[in-house]
Amino acid sequence: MKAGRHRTFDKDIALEQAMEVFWSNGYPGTSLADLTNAMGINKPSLYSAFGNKEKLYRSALDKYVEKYGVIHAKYLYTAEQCLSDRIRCYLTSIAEMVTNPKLPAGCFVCISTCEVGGTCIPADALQTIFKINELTKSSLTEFFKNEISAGNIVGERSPAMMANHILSLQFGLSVMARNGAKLEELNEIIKFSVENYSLKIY
Amino acid sequence: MKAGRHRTFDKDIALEQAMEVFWSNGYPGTSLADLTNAMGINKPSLYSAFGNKEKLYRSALDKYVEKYGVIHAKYLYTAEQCLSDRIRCYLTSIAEMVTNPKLPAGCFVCISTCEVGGTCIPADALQTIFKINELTKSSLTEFFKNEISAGNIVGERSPAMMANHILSLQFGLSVMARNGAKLEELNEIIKFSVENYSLKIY
DNA sequence: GACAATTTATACCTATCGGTACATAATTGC
DNA sequence: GCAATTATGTACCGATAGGTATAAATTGTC
Repeated sequence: MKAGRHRTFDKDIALEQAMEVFWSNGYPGTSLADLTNAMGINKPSLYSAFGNKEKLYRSALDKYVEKYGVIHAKYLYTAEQCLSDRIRCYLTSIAEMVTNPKLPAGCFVCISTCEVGGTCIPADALQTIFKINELTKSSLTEFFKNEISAGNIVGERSPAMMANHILSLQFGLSVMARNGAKLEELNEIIKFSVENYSLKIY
Repeated sequence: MKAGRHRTFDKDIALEQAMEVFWSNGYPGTSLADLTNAMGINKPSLYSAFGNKEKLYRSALDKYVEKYGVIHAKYLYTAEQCLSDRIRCYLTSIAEMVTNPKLPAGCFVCISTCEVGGTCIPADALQTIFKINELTKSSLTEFFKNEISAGNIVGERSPAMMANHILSLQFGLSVMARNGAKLEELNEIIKFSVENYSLKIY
């Protein structure tokens, strides 16, 4: 065991609480007082455990990806379902999350992406956000490459284009949720949108 | 003519400059110093002309709708084009705007909508944002009702669902632009997305 | 139990936040 | 030209921003 006084809070739980505050309010909209209140700790504890506001934000983004970002991809790889059904389940899983009343509305990464325009987000945090979106796009591109190889896609459609299409859909669903859209509405949008991925051979 | 010293700045130009600052940085990310610097005026002038930060923000949103929001709808009503072409032109017009290098990336309303989750946006401004999105949705719904009446849509598709679909697409394109997507990429997404609106009778 | 190491709580730091008081400058109607 | 009116510039207000110094409290090691 390490010498010295022990931490009286759970670092991982505190990080999740910080994540939800940033998720609700965005980076410039969140103050240290907001964070320490939600985390139940005081500022020196926050700084010793997480560095500073920006590093905490980046840790929160990473935590989000780990806890709420990577859990949807499995639906893309479900055996014994056609492509459009798998994409529909993937997007529905996202739709359920962004409308989950127990969580802030929308997607944290999408909200962060909307904040990259100005001068409020530090450079390192910008890189974190772009990196996450690049990762999502590249894994979707890889997915579609495999689907083309498997012969599940008709016509001349590039994997990168379809990856952009899905990413764009995710963002759209997220903002719709932020605007108060219900899960049923999002599911209707999804159902309509994935028609493009149904195999149509005439 | 009104008595007293005359305003030395153009109120409408100043409002547009404020609009671009809010558009870039968001509401909590924009300070009064940011605004007065961009507008080339000092705080008392700002307050006497626009009320306060929140009222200026709402005026900026209204200005945005007037200058960059309503200009796309005409493409939906172009005669002698099929439905999918008209929707494609409508969305392309939006895509060109959100990637216009002379303007902040993305759509101001979309960015504002992403900020509604927390406690940073005053209540009246929230209402302004929701109202704008409601208006967009209701006019799209009306549009699709007419298209159904005109027999341009096959199958059982509700106007509200399709309106949500288009709104969701707009939001998605906006966030993609904020993430650095190029116009060509957005046009590919659009082309793919509007396939659903092509008349398919077999 | 003394000591070194670590966390906690309080108090404080400077800078900036949104907003305003006040004096000065400019313009009109009379 | 003078009074009334309006806009401008400076300087300031209390509150809060992100961040830290310091001392008390708690722990393992010797």
